[in-house]
Parts: sequence; structure tokens; C-alpha cells
Amino acid sequence: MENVIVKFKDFLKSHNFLWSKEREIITEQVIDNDYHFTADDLFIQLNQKGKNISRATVYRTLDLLEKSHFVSRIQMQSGKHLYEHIFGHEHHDHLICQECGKIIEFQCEGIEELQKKVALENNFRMTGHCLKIYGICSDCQKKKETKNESEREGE
Amino acid sequence: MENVIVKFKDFLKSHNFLWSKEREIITEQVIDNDYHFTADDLFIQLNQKGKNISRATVYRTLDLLEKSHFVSRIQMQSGKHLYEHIFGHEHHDHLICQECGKIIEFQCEGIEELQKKVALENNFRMTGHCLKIYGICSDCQKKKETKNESEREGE
DNA sequence: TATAAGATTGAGACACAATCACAACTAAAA
DNA sequence: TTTTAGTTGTGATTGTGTCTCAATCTTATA
Repeated sequence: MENVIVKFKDFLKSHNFLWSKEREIITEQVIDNDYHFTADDLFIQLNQKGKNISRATVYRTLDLLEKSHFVSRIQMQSGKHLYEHIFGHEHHDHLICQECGKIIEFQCEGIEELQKKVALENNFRMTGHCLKIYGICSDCQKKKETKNESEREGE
Repeated sequence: MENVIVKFKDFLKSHNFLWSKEREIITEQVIDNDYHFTADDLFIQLNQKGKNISRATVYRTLDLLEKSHFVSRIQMQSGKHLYEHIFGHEHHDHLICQECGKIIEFQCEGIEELQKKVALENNFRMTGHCLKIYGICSDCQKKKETKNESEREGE
């Protein structure tokens, strides 16, 4: 992961941004988060480690990491944003469980191709997309069944 | 569109909600909006017409219209919500221009089918989805070309 | 029509993520 | 060093959306 730091540094340099201790600490913490996290999660994690970096800087750095495609931002139905690092990751979309909030990643080449086709048909120069499938994961389906059964017994 | 009012009334009745003058006025205004609008757009439109309905009621009624599937809510990257009425409309997804904000609707049966397949493969009971393709529309592509040309001339 | 039960409304306070302004600070190049 | 320009923290501010609760309205029923 060392070279992520190097690459991010390069990105900043080539865009006339500067490197800083804060950006390094934040980037390291982002690397440590193997799952989805909010900007505030990151802020709190840093604080607990005794790194007193302001919220504003966390937000600003996440913006830069997003612009440089090291991090992607996912918008949830609640309106909050989640982030995830995409160092070396393949592109993927998300299945989101409405019961427990679990997020399952998936890739579907067919959908990707069809999206490109749609964009082309509309003379649209596609720069990105966002696909979220909402539903109920298998665990929560089972829990619901169990609950319904016990309710019937209780009657 | 008269029967939209009737159907919404029916929906409310069958769910133990009441009909009110405010809900009627808001629904009529929603019908008048043939394009995407925010909750606040609606609030302002009503105010300009001298209909003094509170923001809270506008939000509450839009929630009901969404629950009854007369309106759908789209989440933008900014975090804001747009609404659109779907009276009689087919389901569709959106192409969103990052330059001018234009929204183009499209339908793609293939993508729908593949989504169902992905959900099935993950034992996910799909309840909905959200697909947005971001990019630059043909108009804005042309504008950019023109701008670049004149910049080159100016050098 | 009168009444009661319960849903709806408006006003403004509130919650919350995210952004902003600006003075103090820091990085990098000469 | 010195200079220049980017970065930071603080705390205020924005903006969307939600909540509370007393007053009001709807509807069903008598």
C-alpha cells in the first residue's frame, strides 16, 4: 500500500496541490479501512488515535482522494455518504440490504456493456455511473421467517 | 389527470389516511410539474400562487405520493432529492449531464433482467434499484468544442 | 346535525452532514 | 533565507429534511 501514498503524492503534485502530514495520516487511515466508512467515522478513528485533525481537513482530503480515484463515494438512501478505498479494486456496484444495512459488492459485465450502449444511443459521453440494488439479504429473510413463525405460535 | 386525484384519495382511504384541501392542492401542483422538481420548488410554486402551505406538509405529502407510487424520488450526487410524477409512466432510469444538469430518461429491459439475475445469485430479495449514468450530454459536448476552438483562436 | 375519535396542519425549533471564511501556519522552490 | 502560494483549524454557517405540539379539520356514527 506504500505506493498508494506515492501515487497520491504524484497526483497532488501534478495538480499543484501540496503534500502534508495531515494528508498522509488521513490516507493511511483510509487504507486501514477495508470496508465502507463515513467521513465522520474517519474523523473519530483519527481522534481516538490522538491525531487531532479537523473535520474540514478530513472532508477536504476525502474530496481529493475521490478526485484522484483512490476512493469512491457512495450515496445512501438516508442522504449520508459512505466512502470506500478502491486501491487496486475492480469496479463494482452494490446490493444494499434495507433491513440490516449490509452491502454486498458485485460486478456484472453485461450491465456495464448495456450502460455504454444506452449512453451511446443518447449521444452521451459517459463518465461514470451509480447502480444500487435495494432489497433484503438472505440473512434478514431468514430472520423474518423465524419471527413470523414464533408470532404464529404466540397467537 | 382527474383520476390521479381519485386514485390517490383511494390510496389514502385504504391506508387510514385522510383527504385534505392541502393534499389536493399539492397533488395538483405535482401534476403541473412535467419535469423533475425539488420539494422546495413545489413549496415556492405554491407560495407564489398564494397557497400558504407549510414546508412540512409539502414534505409529508410528497412522502405519501411516493409511498403510493404516484411520485418517485431521485437522489442526486449533491445529496438533494428530486421528485417526478410517474402517473402512467413506465419505469425508467436516468442519464444525468454533469455540465447542465439535464436529465434524460431511458429504459433498458436488458439491464433490468441482469439486475434480477444478480439479486437472485446473491439470495437477495430485490425491492428496488437506482441506476444513474453520469456524463456529458451532446449539447454540452458541442459547447465545449466551440469554447476550445475560440480559445485556440485567442492564443 | 352534533359529537367524538383520531388524523392533519403550521410554525418554528431542531438535527445533521457538509461547507465556508479567514487568520495562522507550512511546504517548496529560488 | 525568503517568497509565494497552498493548507489548516476554528467555529460559524448553510441547507435539507424532520420533529413537536397545540389548534384545526375529517370522517364515522349516533
